[in-house]
Amino acid sequence: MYKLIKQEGNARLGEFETVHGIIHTPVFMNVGTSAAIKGAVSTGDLMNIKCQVELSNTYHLHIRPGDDVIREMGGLHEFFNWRKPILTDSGGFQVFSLATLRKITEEGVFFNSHMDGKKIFMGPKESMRIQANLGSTIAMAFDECVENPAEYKYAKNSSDRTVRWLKICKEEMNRLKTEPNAINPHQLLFGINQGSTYRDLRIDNMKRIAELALDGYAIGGLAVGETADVMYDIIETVEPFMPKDKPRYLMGVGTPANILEAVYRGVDFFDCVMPSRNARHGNLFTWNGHMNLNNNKYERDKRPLDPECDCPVCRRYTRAYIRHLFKARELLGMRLCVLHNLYFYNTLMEKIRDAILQGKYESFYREMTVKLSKRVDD
RNA sequence: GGGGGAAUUCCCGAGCGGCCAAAGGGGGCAGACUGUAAAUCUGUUGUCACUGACUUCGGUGGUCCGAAUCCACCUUCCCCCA
Repeated sequence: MYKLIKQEGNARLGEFETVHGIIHTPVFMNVGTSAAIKGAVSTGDLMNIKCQVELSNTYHLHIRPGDDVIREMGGLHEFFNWRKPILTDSGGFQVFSLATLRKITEEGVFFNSHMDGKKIFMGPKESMRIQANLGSTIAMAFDECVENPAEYKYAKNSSDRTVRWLKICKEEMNRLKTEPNAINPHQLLFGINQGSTYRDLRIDNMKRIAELALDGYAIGGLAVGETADVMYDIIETVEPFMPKDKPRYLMGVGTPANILEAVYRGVDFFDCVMPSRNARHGNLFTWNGHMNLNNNKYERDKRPLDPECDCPVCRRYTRAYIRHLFKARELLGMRLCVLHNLYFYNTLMEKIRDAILQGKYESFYREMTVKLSKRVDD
């Protein structure tokens, strides 16, 4: 399934074959939690901005419209009109982000729906059942994402429980996808490494989940309160214990620099709300650094968002115009910026792949990390 | 012509004797955002030598220890009656 094409240091260029097509890695997955990229971006748009994989969320789709509805509509690909790979997150992150509305037990988590407060139970079995109904290309294991900093004892208990849950996830997914009426009989399952910022917990956890021979492995529970240096350290700590023949996914990360650093340390898959959310707030990524389009200095700026970008937005519109759209609260402003930022991220990944292919990743990443971390200097 | 009401910091608007440089919106300016409860949230928005001082609430002149708040006149606007 995962084919390593070229490696430079720990940076890997690869291809991951799925029933919905080949994913060229390193890849950035474009986040559309509720089966929609926020900012009025259609799946047709995604085709024009180099999106390879779309990511949706189990918890959100379970609550609305209901995974039974999506199953009846033929699965998420049909429902959403996206034939390429989709990864569904398990709802585990919501255990963390909706912390004030939940209670964790050995069997799973009781949530209060953020929609109407209704009590919902989700555990590994429930998450797998929902994801099987969605029929995503890749399902994620149901885990608990612990906020950093965390007490050692809590992190250990949580990590151990996540391993127990993972075994249930695997059994349940194997059962569900081989049922005769399965939406996606080839559905893949990725396990998730946890253990907070404790190296021994991370390694122990990784060794145990690696034995389960899953289709891919994610590092979860990072970029949730710790510094970037700690995050890089954890990746370096865990990487040697991750199977070489399986894709590695760093969940929820991150900034362009975070991605460059993580690829350098052997990560293949990424996702983050940052490009879309920041775009909706007028913050743009460019090849000359990031910028806040709302700033007064762009009021009469005739340049495109990024003069070095050839996305559909930068080919047609000026900064002054799109800034005006933001000030006038016109939805088009958000839409254009989301398209640009996702195009930027998808192009960044393309450049990363190209650099590894040419054996120039080391210098590429060092230069880009510095360049993309600063603010645009006009 | 007669009677009544109103003028507040960029805008709307609260305040009706000291706790007022003046609530709350809006707008402006800036910041944040990392498996999306986020078209959201936060800060700031008279001046300066900024834990203090100075100037400001249509204008002028008063009352008072003290006035955006009370009084007189003036200016402008709104409403009602003729």
